[in-house]
Amino acid sequence: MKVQLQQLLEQTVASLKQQGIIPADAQPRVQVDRTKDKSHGDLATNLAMMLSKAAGKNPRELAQLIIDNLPESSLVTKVDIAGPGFINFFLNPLWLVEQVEAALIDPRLGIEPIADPQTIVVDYSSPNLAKEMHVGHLRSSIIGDAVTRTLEFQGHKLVRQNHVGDWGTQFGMLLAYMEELQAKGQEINSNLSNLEVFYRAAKQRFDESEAFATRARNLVVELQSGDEHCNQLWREFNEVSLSHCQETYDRLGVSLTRADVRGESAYNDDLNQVVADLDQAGLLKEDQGAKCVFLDEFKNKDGDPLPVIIQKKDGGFLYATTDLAAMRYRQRELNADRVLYFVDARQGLHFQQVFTVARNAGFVKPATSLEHMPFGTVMGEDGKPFKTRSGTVAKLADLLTEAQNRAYDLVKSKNPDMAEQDLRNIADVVGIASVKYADLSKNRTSDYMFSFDQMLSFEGNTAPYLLYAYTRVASVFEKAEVNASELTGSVLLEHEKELDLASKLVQFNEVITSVARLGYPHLLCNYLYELAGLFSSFYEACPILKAETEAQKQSRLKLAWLTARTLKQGLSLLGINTLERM
RNA sequence: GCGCCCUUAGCUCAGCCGGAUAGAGCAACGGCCUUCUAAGCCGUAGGUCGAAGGUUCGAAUCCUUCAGGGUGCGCCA
Repeated sequence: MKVQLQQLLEQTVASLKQQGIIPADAQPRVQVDRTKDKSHGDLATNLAMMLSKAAGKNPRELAQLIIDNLPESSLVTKVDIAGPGFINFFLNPLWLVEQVEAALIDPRLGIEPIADPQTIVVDYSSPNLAKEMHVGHLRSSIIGDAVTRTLEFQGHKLVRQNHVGDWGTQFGMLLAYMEELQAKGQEINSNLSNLEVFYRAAKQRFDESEAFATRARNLVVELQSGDEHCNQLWREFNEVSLSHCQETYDRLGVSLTRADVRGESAYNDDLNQVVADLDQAGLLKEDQGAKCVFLDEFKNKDGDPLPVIIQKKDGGFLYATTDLAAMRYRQRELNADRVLYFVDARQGLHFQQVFTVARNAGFVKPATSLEHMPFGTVMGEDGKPFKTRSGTVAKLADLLTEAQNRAYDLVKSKNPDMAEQDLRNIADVVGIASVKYADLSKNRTSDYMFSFDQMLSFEGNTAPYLLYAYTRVASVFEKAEVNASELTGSVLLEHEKELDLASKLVQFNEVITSVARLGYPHLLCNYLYELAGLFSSFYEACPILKAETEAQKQSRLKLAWLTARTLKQGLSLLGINTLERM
């Protein structure tokens, strides 16, 4: 509804320009805000105050002219001038009814597919295969996934890229340890079942034995030079580690698959070409034996231009090189219009640098948008980066199990007589949803405090609150013994709570647009929480099955139904499943 | 030293391309289950928006300075 009003005001501005009331070169950003106070109507604009100076009129006088020139529309019933020159708009309930009815009969809830779809490459999750996924991977995986799903729903073409860390020096250590186990006749697969343990054991051998360490370093060289034995071990290791990741994705409801994996190693063959291209472009300089690109935009400690090291003096490559190769690939092969990186905020400088290099080298077209979507660190309750009591980083799988167990206890206490299987299913969904929602509902860019108790409190602004609202609708329909498709009559917005609910329902598309543009899933969380809240109030204040008239009952069932579908769709964009019962 | 980010209620967080009395949740206190699931609803209380200047009709929001915290800055990723 904001958008519609904005369009009306744009027309008004054009008309006022024609009449010479405001200068033709004025380019006001037409801003429409939702009001906080009902006495100010539903929507307001400050347009008159913005333009008053340019028009040489006092704001209230100009406001009147704006109102006089506003095109006819069924959107609003009343327009007022208030305070210093605000224009307040009162929404026409009949217009709301139309919107609600239209959304009800549309599988996409009234949200049109986007007119100009883009190819959007999303780089997210990207764990290091040397270790098991831990809490640190949670944010990238689920925030990236939520934004990906939202963009996909809008109608864009999404290419997921799981840029896993499957290359680098630490693999020498791991391969050496695999060799050692093999020599002892041990089953490697079972040893790899717990990657954390495996990694620590390999590290220990590396630290305690010089011979082992030497072997590890040699294996890195052999691996990079394409030695078949080495590559065999390496593939075996990655296979196991990737299947661990996939288990976690499936459990978490992250939409990544094996087909989306394109790890660092996939760019090995491109690295020399990247160096050659940079050299060709005249960007490369040798410094202290390393090949670097110096960027005047960035300074180091001494105020000198900051280098991006492309190739080490020993000939090895660094992650900047791989990232550049990936950008080149994403432009040339994937034809990206937009590339999003859901990566820790601490890598901000790195991305600023490689984005700049990639542009200077022509790896990406000027029109292609490269966007680092940073997120903050997950902190423990002591305010330091999250660790377990033993000081190690918490395994993601253990975290999820803990969440599901806590949810199970709660579900059981609420439903003592429920069948075990059902309890388990509900608890699993609630547990996962809680963990995801706790993260998604916070502003991506800030660090946040990880707390089991808050994440799994199941009260207030949490996933269970939203799921609960959804099950209430499901329950009503079960009791009513009607199908949504059988509902008759038109929506009636008589009660204040009905109006509020309808008004919120109609705002769904605005939120999706914002999430898609900015990559902030918490905006959708906020919206869904407000929607569920308004529904809960409506549910208390407006009896559905015991409504006063049949027409009222039908209307309320429709409102409830659209609420449920909006919640389900919204949660689905967040990668969260709903339940019919809990 | 330089860059980026942060500082809002006791706690955890929204709000930040300026807008009308600063919002939630938790915790606290008081109501509401013979009526559609109380994982809920209704209400009370709680804030010099880190500090000081500035721009503006109007600043939590923009600019400057300062304080405190975080994070990053050449051969790890």
